[in-house]
Amino acid sequence: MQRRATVYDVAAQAGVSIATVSFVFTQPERVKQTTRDAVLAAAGALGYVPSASARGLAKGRTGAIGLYSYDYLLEPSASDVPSSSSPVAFADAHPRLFPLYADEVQRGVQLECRQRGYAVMLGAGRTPGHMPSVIDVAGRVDGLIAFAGSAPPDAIIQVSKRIPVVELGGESRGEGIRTVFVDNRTGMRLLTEHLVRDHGLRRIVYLGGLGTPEFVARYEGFREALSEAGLPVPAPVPSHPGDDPTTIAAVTHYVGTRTLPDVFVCSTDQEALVAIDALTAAGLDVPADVAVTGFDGILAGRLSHPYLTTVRQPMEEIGRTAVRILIDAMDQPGEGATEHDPLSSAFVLGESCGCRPAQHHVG
Amino acid sequence: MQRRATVYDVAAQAGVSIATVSFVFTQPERVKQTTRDAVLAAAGALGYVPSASARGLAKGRTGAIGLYSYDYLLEPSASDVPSSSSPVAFADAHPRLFPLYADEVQRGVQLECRQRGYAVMLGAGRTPGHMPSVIDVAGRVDGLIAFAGSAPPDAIIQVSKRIPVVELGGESRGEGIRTVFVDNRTGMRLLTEHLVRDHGLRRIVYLGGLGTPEFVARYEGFREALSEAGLPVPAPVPSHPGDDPTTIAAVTHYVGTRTLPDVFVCSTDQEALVAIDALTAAGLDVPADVAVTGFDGILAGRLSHPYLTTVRQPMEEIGRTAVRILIDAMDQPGEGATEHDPLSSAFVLGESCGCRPAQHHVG
DNA sequence: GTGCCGTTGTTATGCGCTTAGATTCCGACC
DNA sequence: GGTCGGAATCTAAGCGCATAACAACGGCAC
Repeated sequence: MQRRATVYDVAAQAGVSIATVSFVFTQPERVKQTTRDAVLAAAGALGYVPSASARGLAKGRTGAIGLYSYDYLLEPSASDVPSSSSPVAFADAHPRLFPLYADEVQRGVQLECRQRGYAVMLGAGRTPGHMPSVIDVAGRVDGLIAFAGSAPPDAIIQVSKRIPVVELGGESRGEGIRTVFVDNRTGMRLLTEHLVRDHGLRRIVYLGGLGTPEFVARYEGFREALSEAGLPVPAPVPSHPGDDPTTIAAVTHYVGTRTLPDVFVCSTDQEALVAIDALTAAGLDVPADVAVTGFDGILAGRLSHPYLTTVRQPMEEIGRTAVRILIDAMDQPGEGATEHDPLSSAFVLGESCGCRPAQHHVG
Repeated sequence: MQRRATVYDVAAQAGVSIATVSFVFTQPERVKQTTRDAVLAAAGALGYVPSASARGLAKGRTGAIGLYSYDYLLEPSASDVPSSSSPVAFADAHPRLFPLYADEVQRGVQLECRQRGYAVMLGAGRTPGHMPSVIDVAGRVDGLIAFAGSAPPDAIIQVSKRIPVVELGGESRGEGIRTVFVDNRTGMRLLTEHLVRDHGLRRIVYLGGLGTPEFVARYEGFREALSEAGLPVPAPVPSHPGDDPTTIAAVTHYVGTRTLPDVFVCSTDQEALVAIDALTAAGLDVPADVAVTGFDGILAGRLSHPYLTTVRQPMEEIGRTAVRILIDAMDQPGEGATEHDPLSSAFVLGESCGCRPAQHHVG
């Protein structure tokens, strides 16, 4: 692996100028057939690979889109990693941990980018030095998609001064920060209505935070359903997806007292699955003793026993939509954020609410 | 969004030279505290985001690692996309299509890269122009991981002249092309032995290709087990993961004739799941009428009915190992490929081989 | 007052590519 | 034979940053 071949090397080898070499790769029709062949032959012989850095610098665009997501979704805690020594163990399978919401959204981003000819850049955490990681990613791309809360708000604003940004789960803040709208409210309202009306549940605990507009909308749907049913609306019990200890503590607090509710309505599937684990570990039966519901519709919910009642978000579509919005914004730098129809979520009946096993769409 | 701020703008604003601005971000200790603060303040005010293109060009390294994978794994065929109008439908959930082998490996790559401070670049297909897509990705990164067969072999060789390459499922070709070794043979041998010894199956069809060394090793394990049992070894019936029509045709060819085998041993889970579908559609019961086994251990196998008997590969670990090998190679350009201990695969007992439902590790 | 040294900044150059504009080539046509 | 015009190619000027080499400055011992 000697020094990397450059346009100069190819040009010399082919007996043309560097401009011609460049044209062969960017505007082939501008170059005569015979010349083109000579250049391509030289390029092949030298193992020439154009430098995207140089190209990006010269053109002012990189042709890549960045995706910045949560840290905790990526690094499983030590306790989740099974010992790989056991021959029966599922080596590195974390059905509870993968794929989660962000993974499925990411997939949508990848698909759409591939279709549109953009490369996808995923951020690396813990950047050495003083530069926050999101800034580092932003420097490499023509547009950035970021999950709300995954990066400091002021960093996002700083980035948005340079390139268009789509923040998932955030609110449209103008200033070049767009968002993808998903109707979380209706899904959670339907789910809550089901619990109240069809199961007659009354003592309800809402588990989850109000950290982003999405989470607020979920609680809002919950509140609506209870209000319309003439029931009191409990304040949310703080919990955070990925922060298992807090979730477990919040749940077990109710165990063994007179205060065990009829149902834990969780703001995410992740929290719901952890809650089910904690309740089961405490000797309770879900849903016989207490029901649990989630939100997101991740695959792990379908693998769980009981099968999780939840609200499914169109995760892949969220990712695809984000890319479309972003590319639109990149193409028309001046334009303000164009609104789009909110994507809809779907109430998914499982068993964890107390319904009987049914013909679930498995496989 | 006016013109993007550069070092020059920041320098002017802070009243220093561009070198000083650069030092603040790359060698902070070389700059006096007060100057540093002034520069950072100016950078923040201007929304300065360093250009990775310029940085990469100047330094000769980009700080990113590329991952190039199959196309067919990413774009589901139209028939797999459920109509999103139905409120009950799982919107965009493709449990049969996601996550597959490549997705889980990708996850390992992401995790390891994040840990080591590298950004991950995913290739976009259909690059406009004459340059194969993999070359485009290669130009953006310091090292490339590619699935064997995902790109033209000569393109891989060309890339390897410029940057280190790890090819997954390929063979170590020297020339800067490394690979990750996984013991596929033993897993397939154990699985085949189980079919022959514990289920007494004799009429066996092996479904799959021999396109890469990995697939050869699988067939080899299959062959070994049969030979040791004194049974004849059938030639593989060609099939390719992702090419469903071929797989379906290969399977249905045996249906309705006297030639229906006892078991279809498939070279991947994907093919096995498709085979099960085809057999079920033909009115047969799996495993009562005919058994089916897979290879890989993807999540979809656990969601299927019957639960798939397979061999699980340490997919996440494969990704992580690939990154480690790659970074080693990038750090010591001269060194040859350092061998590593092969990763082991694990035989996973499911129901599709004819075993009774057991306490599977679900959830 | 002079010479030395460590600290803090600056100047100047080049990384490999794109592209506007200049130049050359070549055949058609007067 | 000379001229013109388009096609083909080249020349040259950056793109934004890192960094080697160098300059300015102050403190300090003599």
